Amino acid sequence: MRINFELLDLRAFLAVLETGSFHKAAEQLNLSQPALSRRIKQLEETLGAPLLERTTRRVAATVVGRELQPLLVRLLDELESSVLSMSATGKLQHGQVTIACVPTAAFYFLPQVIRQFHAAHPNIRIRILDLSASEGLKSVAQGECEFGISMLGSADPELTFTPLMDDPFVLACHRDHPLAARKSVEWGDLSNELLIGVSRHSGNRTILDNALANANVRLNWFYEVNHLSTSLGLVETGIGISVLPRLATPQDDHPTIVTLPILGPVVSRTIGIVERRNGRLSPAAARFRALLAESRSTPPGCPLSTLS
Amino acid sequence: MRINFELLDLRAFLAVLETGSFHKAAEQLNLSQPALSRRIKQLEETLGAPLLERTTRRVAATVVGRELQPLLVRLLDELESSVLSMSATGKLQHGQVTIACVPTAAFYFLPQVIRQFHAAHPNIRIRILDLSASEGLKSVAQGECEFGISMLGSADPELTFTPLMDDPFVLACHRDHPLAARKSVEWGDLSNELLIGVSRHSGNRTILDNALANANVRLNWFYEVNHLSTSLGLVETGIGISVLPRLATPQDDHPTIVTLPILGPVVSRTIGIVERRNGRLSPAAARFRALLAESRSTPPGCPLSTLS
DNA sequence: CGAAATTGATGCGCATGGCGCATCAATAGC
DNA sequence: GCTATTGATGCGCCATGCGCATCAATTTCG
Repeated sequence: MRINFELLDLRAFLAVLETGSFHKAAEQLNLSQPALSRRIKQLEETLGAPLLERTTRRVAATVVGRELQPLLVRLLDELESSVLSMSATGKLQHGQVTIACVPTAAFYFLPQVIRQFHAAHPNIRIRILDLSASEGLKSVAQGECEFGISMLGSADPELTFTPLMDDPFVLACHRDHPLAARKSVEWGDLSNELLIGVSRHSGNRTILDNALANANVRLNWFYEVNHLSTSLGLVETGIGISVLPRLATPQDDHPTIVTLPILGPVVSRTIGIVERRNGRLSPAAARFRALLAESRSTPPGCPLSTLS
Repeated sequence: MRINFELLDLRAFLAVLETGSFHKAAEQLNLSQPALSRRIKQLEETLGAPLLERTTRRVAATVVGRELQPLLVRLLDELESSVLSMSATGKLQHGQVTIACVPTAAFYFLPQVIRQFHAAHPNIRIRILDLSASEGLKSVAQGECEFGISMLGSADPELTFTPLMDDPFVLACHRDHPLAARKSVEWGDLSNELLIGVSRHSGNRTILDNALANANVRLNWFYEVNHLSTSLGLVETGIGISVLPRLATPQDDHPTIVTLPILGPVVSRTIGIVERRNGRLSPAAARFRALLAESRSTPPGCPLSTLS
C-alpha cells in the first residue's frame, strides 16, 4: 500500500487534537476551517478508520486515533528537526563541512582560513579528514567529503584541480652538517649524501622522481620511511639528510634542523583544491572553499590530466 | 521553520538514489521525468542545499544528501508500516478491537460472538477490559475503549445504552438449606435469612436496593463482600444464602449450590451495550458490535437517564 | 573525433484539485 | 426556547502540478 496522503493532513490531525478545535487548528496551519475539515475527512477515508469523534462543540481522538497520535508526533518532530537542521545548514547558520587534507598542507592553509570562517559562521563545524594524497583523492572521488586539499596526483578525469600554491622541495639537515653553513645547495651537492626519503609510492616521491629524472639528477635514497615527520625525526638524529616539501619542515628557526633551498632546478609540488567534476557544494562548503581560494588567487580549476 | 515540502518530494529523492535514474524513479512513483525533476529541484531549494549531484548519465548523493537519506528511509518506512497497519485495520484485515465488559456478562456473551467474529476476521485481536460496571462506564466515557458491555448504572448523558438482555436476580443457597427443596421463593421467604451481598456501592446492589424499596421488601444483609464470586464461595460453605444476578451463578448443575427464581416481583438488571453518544467505531469494532446486537435483537439505544 | 542515443532541465499550455466564501445543521449554554 | 458557535457541505475560482515538446549536456561507439 502506497502512502496516499500529505504531511499537511497529518499535521492537521495533530493540530486538532492539540487545540481541541477545527477552527484553531486551521488558524495554526494557515488554512480556513472548511479546508481543514476536508483534509481530516480525506485522511480518515484514506486510512479507512475514523480518527476523531467530534460534535460542533467537542472533539476527541478515537481509539485508533489515540494509537496513531504519538507515532505521528514523534515522526513529524524528527522530520521537522532534521529539516530545521538542513535549513540552518542552507543558511549557513548551522551544520558541518567535511574536507580531506594532506597533513602538511593542513597546518599551512587551514588555521587562518578556519579562523576567518569560524568568525563569520560560529555554528558550522569543520571536519577535516587528514589523509594521504591518494587516500584524500579517493575520498573526494567517492563523495565522502565535499572537496579536498591535495596535490597533483594520479590523473582522474572525474576530479578537477584548482592550484593554490607551489610548495618547493628543500633540503633538511642537522645544524652540524657541512652543508648547513650554505645559503642554498644544488642537486649535485646531494649526490654523495645518504638521503632519507618517503615511500617511493607516495605522491611526494612520485613528483620528485619525475622532476629529477627530467633533470638527469640521481640521488642516493638510503633510508625509506612512511611519513614526512619521521624523515624530520631522523634528520634530527644526524644519521642523514632529507629532501622534503617546504611545508613539511619547521616554519620557524629550529635548534637542530636547518632547511636550505635546492637550486638547479627548483622542484615544486602544486597544492590545490580537488573536487568532483560535477560536484555541488553545500552553501557552507562553497563559502569555505571561497575563503581558501582567496588566500591564494589562482585561475579556475581544470582536469588534473591537463596539468603538466 | 515549518515543513514546506511533501511526502512525494522525499520519496522522489529516495527513489532517485535507489534506482540511480530520474526516469526510473519517475516510473516508480507514477510521474513523468520532468515532474520528478521539478520535485527534486523544489526540495533542494526548500532545504537550501543540494542533495544530488547529477549529469545526464549519472546521479549520486551529495554529502548533505548522504546524511539525509538514512533518516528519511527510516521515517518513511515507519510511516508506511503504520499506514499499512491502519489500512489493514480499515479493511478488517488486521488490527484490534478494545471493549470493556463486566466479568459476569463476559462469560455469557463473548465466547460465542468472539468465535463468530474470529472465524470471519482471523487477524483481528479482541482486547477485553474486564472491569466493574462503574469502571467500565468510565473507560468508555474516557475513550479508552470503543464500547462496553455493562448494565444500567449511573445516568451519564454522554453515554448511550442499547439493551441486550434482562438478567434476573436469583437465590443461591446450599443444597442442604431448607429453601433448596422449593421450585421458587418469594422475597418474604428471605426476610429471616442471613444474606450475603456485594458492596452497597456496586451497580448490582444499587439496582437491587431500588427495586426492593419500591416493593416494600426489606432484607437482612448480614455479610458484605466485594466480588460476586466471593458470594458464591461463601454460599458453598453454608454460612448463608445470597441474591445474585443469574449470569453470576453456575450455569449448569452444581454439586453444592442450588439456584431458585425469586418471585413477587421478579427483579432484573438490564445488560447492554454502552457507547459514547458521538462515538465513531472503527470498522472492526462496528462489525463486532453488530454481531453482539444480533445475538439479541433490541430497539436502538437511548440515553441511560430515560430508562426507567 | 564526430555522430548518435539517452538523460536531466526548461518552456508552455492545460486540467484539476484545493481553496475560501456562503450556508446549513447540529450542539451547547443561558 | 433562543442564540451563538462550530463542523460539514455546495459552489465557483484560480493557482499549481502535470505531461508534452524540446534543448543542452553526457556518454558510448564506430
